[in-house]
Amino acid sequence: MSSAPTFKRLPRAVREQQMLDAAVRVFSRRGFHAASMDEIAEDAGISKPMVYAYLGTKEELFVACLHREGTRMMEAIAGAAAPDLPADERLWRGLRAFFGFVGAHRDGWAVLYRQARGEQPFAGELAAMRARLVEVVAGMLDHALRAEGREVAGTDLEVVAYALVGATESLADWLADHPDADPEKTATRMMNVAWLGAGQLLRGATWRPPAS
Amino acid sequence: MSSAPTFKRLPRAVREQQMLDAAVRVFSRRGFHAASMDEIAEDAGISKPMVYAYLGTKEELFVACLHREGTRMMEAIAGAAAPDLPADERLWRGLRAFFGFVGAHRDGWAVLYRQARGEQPFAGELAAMRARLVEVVAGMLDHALRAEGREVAGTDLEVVAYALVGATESLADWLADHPDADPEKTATRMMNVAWLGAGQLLRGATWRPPAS
DNA sequence: GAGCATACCTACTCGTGCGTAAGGTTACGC
DNA sequence: GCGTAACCTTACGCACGAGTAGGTATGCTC
Repeated sequence: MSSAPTFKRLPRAVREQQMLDAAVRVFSRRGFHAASMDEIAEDAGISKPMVYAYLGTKEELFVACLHREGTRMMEAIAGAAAPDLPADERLWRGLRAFFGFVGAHRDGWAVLYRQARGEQPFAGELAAMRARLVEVVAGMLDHALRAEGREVAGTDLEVVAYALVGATESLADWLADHPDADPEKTATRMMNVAWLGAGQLLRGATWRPPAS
Repeated sequence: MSSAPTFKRLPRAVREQQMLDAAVRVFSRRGFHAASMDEIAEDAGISKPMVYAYLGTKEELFVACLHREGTRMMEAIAGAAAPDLPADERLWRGLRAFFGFVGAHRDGWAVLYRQARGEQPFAGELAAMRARLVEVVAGMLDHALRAEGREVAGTDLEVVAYALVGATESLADWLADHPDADPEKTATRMMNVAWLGAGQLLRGATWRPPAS
């Protein structure tokens, strides 16, 4: 009757999630390369070969992390921003969901994201995710423009959307580095920058470089 | 009179620059970890111990790259945005200088920057550089606000500046990935997003979250 | 309660790449 | 023309960490 358990045998699905949790923690703490499979295994309370048996090589493990966290985030956003709302309402809800997510997964997601940018093997995966975000935002802007009977070149919209997504990611980094900051307040600030800027553009205002 | 030279002996200062050039190329092509000191040495047309003799370990070498490129960029920006101009003019010139720099050093700077974000040892170095940029932008906004007799909490300004810097970095990434894009045009687009947004804020406009 | 599949372990191999020791070679002062 | 100092090389030691071989225990099925 050993009361020193916690070493229970667990079904695969459960252990896989524990491993992914540990991997996210360690990857975010150390970075992809500095993280060792041994440390991840230890953090998960398991031995290394189990990780290989279930999740495959280190790269595959990282991709699995990226995938899980990315999917969760996308679902959080998509679930919040219903497509039949007006543009500003959609933007606001999307931002709030996004910063809420980052606030709740601070060390987890934010650093994972920071990691993936640098390492070539994952840049593609990450770029695809971001491209979907940019597309959503660009679509939102386009929709709002058409509603006013105006039209803008695709590239321009894409670039504006890119800038907005970039600013948002940047504030997410800021939020991840300031544990005391409030996600909701951060979202409001972002909305001020993004919408008042984009709002002016939508009303047809244009800033041009001065002569010379 | 061997005419097969290029293997001249060169003074230290010159070789150091060649090594840094090579290091920037290789680091940007491969990423920090995947880059090997051997490849850097080969790319510089020199052998490995020379690199160690002049620039030290791999980390020190990377820091040296970061430092040189960072300084060049800061100088390019600071030289363009004279502090006695009106805020919009300063912002515009700063942006133009920035995108011009990135356009001219595409694979060099942009990827170096992307690299430094992920690797813990350099995150600090990078954060300091960015902090200086944010400070400059925040100071610019503050100056413009005071000129209109208005006042805003420091944190708010900092966050807005952070968002603007983030959006700009994001477009710099976009520019680095689109070799055909025009830096000047990209700067104009950024100015539209940044200034029309920030401009509204300066005039006292504020967006608030709807009830519920 | 025999058999089988699945969870799990300890203890190794082996490649890769950082960093260095010890020794050539070219320029330059005297 | 000869030392000396800086430039530059080839060739190695060594640690670290990814991935694996082979074996043990536990629970489930009939």
